[in-house]
Amino acid sequence: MAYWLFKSEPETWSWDNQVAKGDAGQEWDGVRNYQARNFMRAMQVGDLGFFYHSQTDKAVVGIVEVCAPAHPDSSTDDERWDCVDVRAARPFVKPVTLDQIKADPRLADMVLVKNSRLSVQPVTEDEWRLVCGLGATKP
DNA sequence: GCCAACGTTGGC
DNA sequence: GCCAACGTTGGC
Repeated sequence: MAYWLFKSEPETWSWDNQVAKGDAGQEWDGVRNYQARNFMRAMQVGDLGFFYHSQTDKAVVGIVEVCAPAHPDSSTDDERWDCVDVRAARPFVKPVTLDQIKADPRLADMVLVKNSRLSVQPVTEDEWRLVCGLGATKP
């Protein structure tokens, strides 16, 4: 059981879009970065991830669950790119903003803070619990 | 809208 | 295999 963070621009793919997909979920396609892809290859069904809105919101707004293991990204014929499927698990009671995360010294090592451009990232169990706590949301 | 940071590409 | 050029991302 591992924890992750999925970043998306809400104008492209928002939490509401994700929720609308229901339990069927949606493939996390379009990732064209090797690090991010490798993290998705390492994911297992049942792993949980934060759903983070970049750009306008800059906040964690929900929790998704990996519901299909890595498979070829259907948005390209390029064999290099794989992705997982995720489904909405639950919304954050209170979204946790990037500012809040940056303000907490215990979260200073989060990849979100250290490498803001990586779109799929690992989250430690401690970080998971802390961010859920800030959002008054069940881990 | 700008710009810094970073990843990728391609010429050598 | 190196490195300059370029494109993209995302915070500000």
